[in-house]
Amino acid sequence: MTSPEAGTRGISGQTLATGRTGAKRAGAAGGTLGTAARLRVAIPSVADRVATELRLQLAEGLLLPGARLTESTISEELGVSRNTVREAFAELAAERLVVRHPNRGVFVASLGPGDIHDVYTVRRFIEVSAIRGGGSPERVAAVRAAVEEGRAAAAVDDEEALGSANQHFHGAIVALAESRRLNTIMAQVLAEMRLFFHKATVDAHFYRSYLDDNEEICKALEAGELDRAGELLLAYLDRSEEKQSTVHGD
Amino acid sequence: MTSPEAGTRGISGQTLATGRTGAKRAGAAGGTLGTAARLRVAIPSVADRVATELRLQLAEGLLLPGARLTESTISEELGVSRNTVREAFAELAAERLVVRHPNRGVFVASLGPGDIHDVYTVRRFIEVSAIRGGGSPERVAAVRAAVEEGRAAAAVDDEEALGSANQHFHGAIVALAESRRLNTIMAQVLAEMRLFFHKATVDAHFYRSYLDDNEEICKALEAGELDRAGELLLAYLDRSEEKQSTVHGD
DNA sequence: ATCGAAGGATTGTTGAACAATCCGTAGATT
DNA sequence: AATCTACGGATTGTTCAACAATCCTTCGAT
Repeated sequence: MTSPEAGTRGISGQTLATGRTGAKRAGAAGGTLGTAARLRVAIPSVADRVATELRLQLAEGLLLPGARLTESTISEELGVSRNTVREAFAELAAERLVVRHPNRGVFVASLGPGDIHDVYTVRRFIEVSAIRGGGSPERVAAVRAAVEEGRAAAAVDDEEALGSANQHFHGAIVALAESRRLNTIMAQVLAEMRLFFHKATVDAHFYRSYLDDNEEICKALEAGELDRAGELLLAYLDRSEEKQSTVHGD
Repeated sequence: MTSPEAGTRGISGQTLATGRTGAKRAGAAGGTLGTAARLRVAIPSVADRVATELRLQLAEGLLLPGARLTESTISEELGVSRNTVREAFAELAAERLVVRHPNRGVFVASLGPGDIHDVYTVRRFIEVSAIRGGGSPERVAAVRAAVEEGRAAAAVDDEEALGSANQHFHGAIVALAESRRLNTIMAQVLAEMRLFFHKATVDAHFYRSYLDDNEEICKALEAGELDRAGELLLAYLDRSEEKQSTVHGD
């Protein structure tokens, strides 16, 4: 409470606080905006930004599964009130990224063996259905782009980028369906997966192997051989699940 | 605003407040619970209970799409603080049941034509995949039970129960997959659908017609003709979407 | 070594406060 | 009349301070 900038975990250093607090700033209501159309892009609330910040830290592996998130700590580090942090927690909990243990605190979600299988079940359902439905040329091109992105990452031996590219690939497959809800669901599932990716990185060997898988799946998609693409994808998911299960879980 | 029990919307009348407020109750820390195993079922927080209450009112059609949810009103009606209501809102917003308009308030979500299509897209992906994967005899029995539930409702001309039974039927289909996440996703999607069911009830004629559809789908499932069950289900979903689109939508 | 009480830390929840923003309305302008 | 605009009330967004309940750790007693 003495010096605000003393963050112990790796926060940007800057505070997230707005200028709307309880007793600062002399009022100076200025320009009217005229009768223009309603603002289309609203600035997100502080709670949303806290949630986003945490989501980022989760994705980056700065916050590992099982880690405890103390309200007061985050509140101080980000320069926001505890209540606001709580609102952000409610968001993240709804996304399964954190877990609430009543009266004990919130913790970064950690996936057990059952969860890994569950996540892959969701992916099998959604991704395979999506690819079998095909998509517009633009969407297919996006899948192709993700394949190339992976290649490029492999060329410079960037593990991190390789993982991202793979996620983009699978995200692009779901995006074929042009469904806002499915995209959201997939984004959440991928976020969950990133969580345990950071616990133990799968060996580079395996990462390379699915570059070829992706290429083949993409080729089938481009050729309009949707059923075959679906089967290839399904086989990949099964293999991937097995790999992840043996690396993590018991 | 004068008398607390004067709820204008149909709340239960009872308050949701706990006994943990700011300045009541003389401390009397009593019995120790021994070194028993950690409590397995924790009582949900007030925020969760507010969210549940609102979810219920949403499902019952007490709160129609587009309706505004004022923080202070709900806060008073339920006897909880505004901050707690806000936490509940964060939960519901993450579930898409309400929408936040920054600085304007939260409103009951209302699905436009695009949303209806989107919801059905999700259902087609998940339900069809689920039924094509089959399930344990118990799970199949649950599907059968939902069919009979619908029949019973039709026998006594209970529209409301008929709708519920149909939702149970489709929920049971997804449950075949034994996936916690898919069940949650499906539950959320069904909750979204309940939202606009209350806007305009589809004619009873149509409701009856899908009793037979369900029966046929269930029979195919029981017979292990999974592909056929999938096709029947898909056809049903397409028809249902078209029906809903013409009734609602533009 | 085990048990249980004492203490400190943290969560859960409240109430009050206030800036910013929105919205309806009434008065001023063209 | 049709606006534009300034004013004011209502509501949201956010903070702060307070405190009961609960959890966790430590420490002393049996």
